[in-house]
Amino acid sequence: MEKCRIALVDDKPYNVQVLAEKLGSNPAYEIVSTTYGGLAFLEALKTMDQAPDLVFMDIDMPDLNGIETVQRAKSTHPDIHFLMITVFDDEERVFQAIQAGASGYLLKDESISGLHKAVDDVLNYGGAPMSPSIARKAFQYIQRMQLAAATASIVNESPLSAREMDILAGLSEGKSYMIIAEKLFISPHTVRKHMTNIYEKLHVNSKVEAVRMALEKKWV
Amino acid sequence: MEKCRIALVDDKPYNVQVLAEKLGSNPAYEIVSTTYGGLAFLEALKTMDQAPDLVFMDIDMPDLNGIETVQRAKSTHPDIHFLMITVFDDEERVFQAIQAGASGYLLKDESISGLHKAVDDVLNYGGAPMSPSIARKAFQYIQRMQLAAATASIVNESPLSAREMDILAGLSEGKSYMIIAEKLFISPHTVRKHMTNIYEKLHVNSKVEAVRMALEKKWV
DNA sequence: CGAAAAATAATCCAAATGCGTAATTGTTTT
DNA sequence: AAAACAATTACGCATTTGGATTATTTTTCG
Repeated sequence: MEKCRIALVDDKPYNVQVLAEKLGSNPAYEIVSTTYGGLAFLEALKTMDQAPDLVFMDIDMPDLNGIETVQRAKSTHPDIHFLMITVFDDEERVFQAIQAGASGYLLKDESISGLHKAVDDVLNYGGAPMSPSIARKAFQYIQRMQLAAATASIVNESPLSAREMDILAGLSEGKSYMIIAEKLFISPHTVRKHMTNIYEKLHVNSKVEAVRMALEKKWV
Repeated sequence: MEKCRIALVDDKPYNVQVLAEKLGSNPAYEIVSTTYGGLAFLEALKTMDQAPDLVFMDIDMPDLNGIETVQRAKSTHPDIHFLMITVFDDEERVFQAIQAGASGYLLKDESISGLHKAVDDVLNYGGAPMSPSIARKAFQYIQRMQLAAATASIVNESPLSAREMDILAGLSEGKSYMIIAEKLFISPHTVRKHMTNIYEKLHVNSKVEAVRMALEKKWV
């Protein structure tokens, strides 16, 4: 099998060296590029005749941080896999990196076998290797998201009657009283009275406010 | 150090046995309970004098599936860690399990060392072990979520002028033309003219529709 | 500078809306 | 069964809004 072409990006030469040594133990890897900053990597990428399969990308770099670097590189080379390397498991940046298109997120103290497994994971199993604390954050993030999606719709019950909800539903679609009346087979006068009651119950006094509340509380 | 108390739940005795053998090789683990169904596990949990630290929980079980079992068990024993075990990496259930409170999600063919690492991950590193394909899904899910949150605000720039946005902002607070005119120190006639232009640009023809669009596209 | 775009202002008319009042029906409480 | 209450229905009146049109002033930009 073809050797796995790997690039290393870190502003500190020492880190690059450490990483290179950790990876060097595996003959299946070939380190095809080492650059010392985001911009330098993007430049190197242009002149390379064959792009790397996988890039270890430091996040904290002075010229162009790893997340933006990945973002830009992904736009021209969507097939390259990026494994982010960082000392901080700072929540915000973890998710920024994921959004930028990172394939995995590892902490700097990852073991040799951990690194090898990560590479294998990405290239051969389509996985998304994460250090434990990162995986934890991902889980929590997903829990939060699902909770947030569920909360809004369950908690806010409307104080309106079923008939009033019919009217409000029509309203929020931009229908006029006349149209709503026709749909519901009642007089437009009745629709207007319902509106009055709706205003009273919702403590508002215009269509716009009523519809706005309905939308915000996801009644429609 | 105390031995790690592990429980196994799977409706198929064979699977329990396989798992027990895989885990048995590590003297740090003590299998304190094996049950063959969700209900059986919940029952066993009640009578246990000391709850397990970690439970390997099968998802597909006839009486009570693993996800619901975790949900119930978590409500009374929030400190127990659950590692879901399944043959399918079915997207929906992965996220249901996370929501239910699972600490990790592994596929049934996980290796011995993978299992040991997962246990270690959960108990000692606060991690969330996932099989590669699961981690991948988690990453993708997060990307989708963030995309959904970002899309509306970035992509949909309003076609309205700054002044028109002023008007629309007033509108969406439920103000009348007269009030908006006063706030902006212009004639109500002007406000109405702006409204006409806004309707034209947004392809709507009522306050409600305009405000609804503004809210949905997060212009206000 | 000069043309184009945006903001301002006004008028008339028809339609839609908000507000007060009130009758009818159905349900719950006493 | 009577009383109390909420929900639904309905009408009239004054105000607000939407549509069409015209025109002046400011801003923006080539």
